[in-house]
Amino acid sequence: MPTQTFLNLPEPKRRRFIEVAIEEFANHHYRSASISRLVAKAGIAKGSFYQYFHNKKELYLYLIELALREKLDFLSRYQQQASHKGFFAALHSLLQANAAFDLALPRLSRLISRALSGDLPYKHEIIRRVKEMVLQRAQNLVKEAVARGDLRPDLDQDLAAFVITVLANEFGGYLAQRLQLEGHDVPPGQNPPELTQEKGQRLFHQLIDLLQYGMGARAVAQG
Amino acid sequence: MPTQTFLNLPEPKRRRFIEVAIEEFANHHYRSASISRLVAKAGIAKGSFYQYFHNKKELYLYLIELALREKLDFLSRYQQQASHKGFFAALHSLLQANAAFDLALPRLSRLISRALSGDLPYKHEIIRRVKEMVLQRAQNLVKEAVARGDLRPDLDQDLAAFVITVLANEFGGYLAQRLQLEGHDVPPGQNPPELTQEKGQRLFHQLIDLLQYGMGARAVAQG
DNA sequence: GCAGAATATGACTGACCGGTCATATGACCG
DNA sequence: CGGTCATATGACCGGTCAGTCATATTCTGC
Repeated sequence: MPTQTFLNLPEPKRRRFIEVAIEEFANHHYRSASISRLVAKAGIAKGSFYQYFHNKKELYLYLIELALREKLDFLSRYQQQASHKGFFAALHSLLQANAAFDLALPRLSRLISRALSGDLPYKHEIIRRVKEMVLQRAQNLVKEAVARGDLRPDLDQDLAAFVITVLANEFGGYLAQRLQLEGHDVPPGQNPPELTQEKGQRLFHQLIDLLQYGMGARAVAQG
Repeated sequence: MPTQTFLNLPEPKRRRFIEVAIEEFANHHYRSASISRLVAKAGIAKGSFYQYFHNKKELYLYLIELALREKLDFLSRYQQQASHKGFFAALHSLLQANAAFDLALPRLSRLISRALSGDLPYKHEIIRRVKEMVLQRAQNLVKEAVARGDLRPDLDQDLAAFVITVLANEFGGYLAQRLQLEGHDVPPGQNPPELTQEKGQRLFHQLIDLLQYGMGARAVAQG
């Protein structure tokens, strides 16, 4: 979608531009994100920007697509180990992966979540895809688990997938707030150290436990 | 916070203005909501608006406060019957009340949820209040329930309150989407409200059941 | 060194924004 | 009637925006 000129750019310059652009659209909604401010921060002329992208919308959709790809990659790296250890292990991995993404790449995470609640005048397929990225995973997970007998047979599968999706999307923010973390980007390849902390892990297990056995008083007697 | 002039306005005119204003801020984020567009829609002169409110921010905070009061009223009406029937009945009532508000007053709901994910340059106490309105209820509910023995004593109460809050905030949207989708399967002509109500009720009970007993396979044997 | 293509530049345009203000309208009162 | 005060009005201001374009610079192959 960007022009050939943009793709021809020396990589450091291109990288720098993308970084600044992500920051701009992570910190502002589409309408109030400013190309003028962006090019000033990136240190290029306004005219140059319009040699890279035809307009603001094109840049935005490009960034969304980029963030989406990044998130899928990130989640896939987590997904490897799971799935054959049973539903709740896989669920643990799913929740952890999503939270880790939010903590490790908060700008991309914010960019995506802005897109979901978006004002933007054009609703693109990409947005729908983003919206359902986690939902799809959750639905598949639930479906397999019911077939395997890990879950109650009387469970409303769609409802269960909804619950998981919502928690997956929100748990990262909750964790950050509760552990009082600051939103700085983590170099790729490293996990955010906080997730390996005992407190974070305990919360993950608590959440999984809650989902598996419920919060009712009777449940603990059998767990 | 509005001027005396605004309060002196004949009620139909004031009501109409408020309605248009709510619509404007429900459909746009703070920055891209436009006073010019607002006054055009409301059929008043720009100068008149600035006789009613000192500036955009004041109108916005006034609308938030109004929406918040409306929501509290709405939730209170639901709260009456609950609380002495045990935790899960109260939880049912809480979830239902929140969902009902979203469905009954979607513009106010959107206004509030925009405020939560807000870009707005000034973070006011009101915003924090909104943010924690449901959370407070959930926390109190959990605290009482643990003391009463309705909930597992080993439960992380803060985590449980988080789960409830998130579900309360999101379930309305899910319900609307799901009931509407299933409604389309019904042949045109009649859309029996009893059926959708029944379906909605079933989903509420399913959700409560899930929270009480969990989604694990073992849970059903004892439930 | 040179032509021609690719790229960089920032002043400029037209539109819209929040907010102001001089002026107009109308209501109430003597 | 006239005077005073609350209210209504929209042209206007300075600022920012997305997007354009004529011009300047840099790169490429010969």
